[in-house]
Amino acid sequence: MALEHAILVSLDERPGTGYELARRFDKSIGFFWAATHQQIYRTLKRMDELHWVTAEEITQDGRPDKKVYRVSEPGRQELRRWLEEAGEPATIRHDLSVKVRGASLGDPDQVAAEVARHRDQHAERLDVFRAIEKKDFPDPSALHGRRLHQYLVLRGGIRAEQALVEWCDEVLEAMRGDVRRESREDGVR
Amino acid sequence: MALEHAILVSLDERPGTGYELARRFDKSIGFFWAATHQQIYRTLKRMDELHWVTAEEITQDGRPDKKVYRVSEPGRQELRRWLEEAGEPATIRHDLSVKVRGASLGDPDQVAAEVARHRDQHAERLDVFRAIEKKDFPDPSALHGRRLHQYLVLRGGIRAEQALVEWCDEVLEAMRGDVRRESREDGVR
DNA sequence: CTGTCCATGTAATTCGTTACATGATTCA
DNA sequence: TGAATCATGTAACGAATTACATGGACAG
Repeated sequence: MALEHAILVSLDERPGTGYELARRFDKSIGFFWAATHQQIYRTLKRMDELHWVTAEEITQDGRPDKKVYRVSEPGRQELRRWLEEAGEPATIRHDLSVKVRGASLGDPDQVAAEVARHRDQHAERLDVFRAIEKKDFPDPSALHGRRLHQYLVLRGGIRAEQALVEWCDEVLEAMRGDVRRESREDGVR
Repeated sequence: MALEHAILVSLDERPGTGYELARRFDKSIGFFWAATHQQIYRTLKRMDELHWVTAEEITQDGRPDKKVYRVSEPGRQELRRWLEEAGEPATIRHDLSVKVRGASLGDPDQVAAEVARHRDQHAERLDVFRAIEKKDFPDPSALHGRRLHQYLVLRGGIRAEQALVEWCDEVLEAMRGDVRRESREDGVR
């Protein structure tokens, strides 16, 4: 499990509260690791017990008290250990592929519509990523260290979304062709 | 959750035992949906209770008895319902990206080595997929219906693995460049 | 005679999801 | 006046992971 490690990486970049982390997991980090606020709170609690992070309680008035977490030395050690550990390739669970593969058991046009929906969502994401790339990393060749690594992860997101958009387009075209062929055969019969 | 739907699709293509399904999830279907035999047995049991599948018990001697499952009408209905339902884009959990993003907190060279390992695994998978493509789908333009849909899912696997290999290469090149730059700066200091 | 294949499962634990709850503040 | 933001959490449930267990057949 890498949620704790994703949190360690994020907290090392900048200490923060569970709430703040949850919002980071809605954007930047969330582009390659999904997590809800409940998962994050639960995990932070456990990490605190393991002394991987320290919590500084800050009483506020006008708004709820908060706990600012920072990575501690044992946490940094754990991260280093994990970074060098060999991991398995990510397990894939791709609903849309299941739907495409099962399309002929239902209405293929409906499945195609679903593919089109996903295509648009991925295209939107791709635009977002490309906008971030342009704005935050205008000169990639000058990057190094942490900034370079952030950029490379973003590049991964761009490549992944692009591949998905292209695949959806391939599927849509092929399925449209299949419908045309079928109706032509109907006409011949 | 789509495990039950992946099972329905697979059982519709060919009835089989839990054990057999587990092996299909190690190959073809497993290329886009991962599942272990425990997950499959548990899910099959539940699906049987819901009458989505029927189980035919076959006593054997010399080897354990087995249950051959087939999709029943309510199961086919459920599949049709699910196929037309709008789903969310898959949630991503990509360990390797977390490692790349955190590389500067450990030894970047070690992380690069891990990226190289993954690159090779993805390249191997890509070769497997391409071999299947050549062997099972020599003339894609002639495909239609179920065979077309199987082919399209395979195409998705090919595109995904290709994108991953290319990304790993980009990461490796950039990280090598970064090391060179750092050591040059060391020399200047 | 060791290991892999067939075939099924239980048990324990962790992880992920969804819903519910609180309560002041700020902005439209 | 109502919605969103900040900030934390509990509770319940469902899903996934990992380990353990059985036992004959057959190949190297």
